[in-house]
Amino acid sequence: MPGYGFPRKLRLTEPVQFKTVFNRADIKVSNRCFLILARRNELQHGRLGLVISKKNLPKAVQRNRIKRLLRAEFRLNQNLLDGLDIVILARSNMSSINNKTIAVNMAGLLSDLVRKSRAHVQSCS
RNA sequence: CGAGUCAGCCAGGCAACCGCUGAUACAAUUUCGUAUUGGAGGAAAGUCCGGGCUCCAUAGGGUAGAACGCCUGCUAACGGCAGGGGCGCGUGAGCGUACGGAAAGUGCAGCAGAGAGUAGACCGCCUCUAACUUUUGAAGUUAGAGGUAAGGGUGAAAGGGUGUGGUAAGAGCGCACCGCGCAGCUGGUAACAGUUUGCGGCAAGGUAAACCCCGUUCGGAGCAAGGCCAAAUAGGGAUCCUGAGGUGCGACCCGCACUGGAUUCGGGUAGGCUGCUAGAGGUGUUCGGUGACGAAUAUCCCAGAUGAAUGGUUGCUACGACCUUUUUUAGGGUCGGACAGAACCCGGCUUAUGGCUGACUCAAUUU
RNA sequence: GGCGCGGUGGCAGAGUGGUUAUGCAGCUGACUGCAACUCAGUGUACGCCGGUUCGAUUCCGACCCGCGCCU
Repeated sequence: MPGYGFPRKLRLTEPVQFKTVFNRADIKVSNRCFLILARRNELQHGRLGLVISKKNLPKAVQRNRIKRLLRAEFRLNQNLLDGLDIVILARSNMSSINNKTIAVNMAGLLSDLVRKSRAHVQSCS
């Protein structure tokens, strides 16, 4: 698995894919900024989907900013996340939080996620 | 230095690393690689107007409805813009202005007030009559009959203003001046302005962002328009309505086009391509015009995503604010950079918002 | 992205150019031994900013919210 790229095959692009993750989310991690749902897929790589609602972040600039930051975090940590379909949901009142805090938050959440997924794999096997 | 008015400009820069995406080329093959190159705004926003484009008939006629409304121009078009006029606001630079018609008709004006629309008599003023009081004449009080719009008071609004004559008291009732209306003349393309001209003699109150009248404009829907391909399925069953019918042109009638239509039962798909970015395009120069704008010419190609790209981290540096050093036209440190993200494309308007520059006005002070 | 509808007390819900009804809820009093029911009284509203008008919740314009429809 090379590098830190983020091509289209690493994204969830269809409603069916989102639905499977929502209906059978094996792993859940959250803090007061985000909620992460994840589930194992049959692929060699992870896939990312983002749910940033207009209700929680009314302005398009804010939504785009959050999405870019989340994609960057996924991109840089994707080697740890292979074989997982991940959906990240944003919670409200994110507009005042700056980029650095979000990065720190996400790093913590992703490490939690990795730990839980390993535990899940072991319990399954 | 302070308070303001108007106009214009910018939306920090460079580099490194990690990424996204369009186009082109080369490799390749099943969607991945390499190289080059492009990649948000002044408001991309609100969707308030106007157009292009697409379909409905090549968008036709009439009615209804809607919008607009000083004049002249600009424009593809506009409810926009430019120049000019009237009115209003401001000491001023300047700003605002839905600004046609109330002499075609209908309506409305609560409360207050005498009266609210072919005006009106509550108080007041005046005359006359009767009674009473005082009395030389005559005056006063009360009651009644009239006259009167000068004064008071009500109201958002009370049917010209000042003076003078006149009168019982008054009154455009007459006159002078001012104001007003109509006509003429002069200037101006026009709106309109001026007038030592003539006439009228004070009506024709307000409200048209009330109905309305006059003039001008407007067919409807919207790129989720529309077109193509693929996949799936049934060319299915039942009931009803009819041929002077039904459907479409999404208010109605005409007119035009098409030819069965509607309801229901059971079942299925909603994936891709295109539309899609070369345009009333940008930039520069010259010419015409007070200006909006137009013409000519040269040059450039300058976003095209679709769970939705245009970013993240770091360093240097410019700018601003604050703190500090005292080697003071300098050095060091900290913090900050607004509003906001294209979704078919343009022209405007409105709203949000950080800063810079220039011109001008007012006030105070200095020279 | 486009198109359309609405905003009136704590809640529902009429209305119109001239002091905004009504019901439920709340509070006070009466009735009761105490409550309920009932009766009487009471307070709180036209989303925000401008304009037209003597006067605007209503008419006009801009803004802010909320809701619906079209793939």
